[in-house]
Amino acid sequence: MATLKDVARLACVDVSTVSRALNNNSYVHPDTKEKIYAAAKELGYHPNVVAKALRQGKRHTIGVVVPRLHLAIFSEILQGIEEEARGRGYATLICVTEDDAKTEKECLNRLRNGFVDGIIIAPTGKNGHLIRDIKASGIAVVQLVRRQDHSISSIVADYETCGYEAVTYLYEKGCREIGLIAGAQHLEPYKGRYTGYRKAIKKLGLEENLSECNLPVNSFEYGYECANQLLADNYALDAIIACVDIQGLGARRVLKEKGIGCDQIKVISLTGHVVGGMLRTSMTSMEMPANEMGMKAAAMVIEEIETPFDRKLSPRHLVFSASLVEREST
Amino acid sequence: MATLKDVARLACVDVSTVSRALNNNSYVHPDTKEKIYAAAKELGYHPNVVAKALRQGKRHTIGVVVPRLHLAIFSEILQGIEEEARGRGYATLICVTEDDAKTEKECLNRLRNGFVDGIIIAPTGKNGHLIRDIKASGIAVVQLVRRQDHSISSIVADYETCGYEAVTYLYEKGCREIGLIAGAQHLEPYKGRYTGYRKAIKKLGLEENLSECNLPVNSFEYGYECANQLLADNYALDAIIACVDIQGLGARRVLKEKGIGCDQIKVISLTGHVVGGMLRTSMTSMEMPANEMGMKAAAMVIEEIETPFDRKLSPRHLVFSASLVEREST
DNA sequence: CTCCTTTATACAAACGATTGCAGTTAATTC
DNA sequence: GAATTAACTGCAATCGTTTGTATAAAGGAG
Repeated sequence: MATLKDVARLACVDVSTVSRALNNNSYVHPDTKEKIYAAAKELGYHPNVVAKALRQGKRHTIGVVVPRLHLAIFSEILQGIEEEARGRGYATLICVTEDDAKTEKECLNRLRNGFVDGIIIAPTGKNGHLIRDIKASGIAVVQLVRRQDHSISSIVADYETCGYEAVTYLYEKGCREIGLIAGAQHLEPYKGRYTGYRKAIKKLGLEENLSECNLPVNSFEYGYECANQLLADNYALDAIIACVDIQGLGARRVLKEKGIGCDQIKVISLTGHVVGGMLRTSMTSMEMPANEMGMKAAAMVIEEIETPFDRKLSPRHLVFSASLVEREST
Repeated sequence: MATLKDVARLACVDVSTVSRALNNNSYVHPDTKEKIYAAAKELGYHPNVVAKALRQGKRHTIGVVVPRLHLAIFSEILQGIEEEARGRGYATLICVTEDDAKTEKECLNRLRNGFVDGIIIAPTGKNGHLIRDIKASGIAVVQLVRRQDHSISSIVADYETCGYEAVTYLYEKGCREIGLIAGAQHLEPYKGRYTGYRKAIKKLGLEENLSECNLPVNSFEYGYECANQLLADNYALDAIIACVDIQGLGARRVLKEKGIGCDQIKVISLTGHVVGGMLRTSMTSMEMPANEMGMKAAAMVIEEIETPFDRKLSPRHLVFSASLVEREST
């Protein structure tokens, strides 16, 4: 790899002149510039971003910490983040936590060590202190999908309304015994959905039907198990609300096995996404604008990075609303 | 951010001693070590990886360049890559090209500038020269899913067998007029599938039924349009092979609209993935071990990175085989 | 006691860029 | 013609590490 020094030697000037010529930020004689460009081209010179980052204290890189990519909305969000970041000259580093607090901690600790200027995180909810610490150390942080800490900027969807509207919609469809596949009720984003569900149920004068189990929340099996529970607990059940698509699919598997159709029990998922609609089993769902949320998150974290220290921004909280997309399952 | 210097000052020793103490790689008196650890802890010292990377010429980072994440096998592959890389102490940088040659070029040029030690790429097929250039400049490169250049290591699935087996399977199911949603026949990985299809058709003494159109290959619409073509071209059509799931879904939409069931025309996709099975519309597909392929790719690129210059590895080519998973669409 | 090895520390030079400062011309102004 | 300014270039410090070399004290062997 050719360095500035090599170019300088070939062009018979000082490295500082080469730097100025290539960055176009100070007086350099046109002839000299010409010579330098030629030398750089001949050597196939490419600036070393690591050296640049060290000197300037800016790595132009953001880190993204998510629980998973596959089978989840995060792959779409990540694509939005990457697109926006790249457009603004930032690189995107990805870390997958599997919703494991220890892995998350490990990832965050590595990111803080000069890896990135900013972090976008969908927190597990168990490293709040560490995240605040990192934020305090001067690294911009934005929470995504899950808001753990109000002192840190966030981008989320309106889960409560999401849950509320799902119930209302089912009610209008004639359902009166509406079950929720709950679980992780103390944690965002599940908490909000649960609250919305309760409010709507109460308002409409219905009874709550809840279920949870010990399996991993974000799984097909969780949906399968909980749906079975709901059916066992209430013979009159006529609708099931799943927090995420994959649970909904587990629930539908149960219905299918028992030969129960959509006319008897409807299923709705609270986290689908627009483009995913055509790919997934045709399930009614509340969809959030994942790509847009990702882009916005990147824009927000970069804005915080580039804001000078003297006028620190106060945390901002952006809430996107999900929209109901009706499909065959209801 | 506290630096080595700060720690050194507090512990009243030289920075070099601090470095050696923290890296445990030379003689440091136990008492001194104690003092240094205490000082580092007090200051909340974290080593600056950028400085370390500059000095050591190793960034411990790999770059991943893929056409897309959402609605594609790449999200699962990426998760495999990240897991393996993290386990080996490497960070993962992600770039999404949207299968656009210009974007790919831009990404590669940024990655080469000292960003990463190695690159895993599913190439668009249009920047072969640049990729060889990068490889020649000392950055390890591994091709993934699509093999463009035999002089560079690769990890792919056996697409030809994939296509061959799909035809054979359908034949055994009684199908005699088997259509292929083709397109991009000159490019891997489509090329291999096409070849496999042809070989099987020939061997079985059947006729080829091909279709292609001008839409983006990797889309629902492409599948929709081509399926319509196939139906128009051959009234006796009894099976459709799609290269990827999303095309298959487009094809199934057509059949659904026309009221044609699986008993009349079967549909099979040549790129599904194991875990995806339960999430997707229940479509028979050839599935590749995406997660495993990702992990292997990461392992391979890291191995190339860590191999000393004097004994350069010759390119290795790993081929995974896909397995047929039967579902409702056939 | 001398010589050699082991242990322990500091000094200083890298890595590859950027950038403040100073110095040298050449052009402009009075 | 002297003073001022603008245009251009080089010197050297700096970012935060690692690491080769020098130095010094301590311990062991002969």
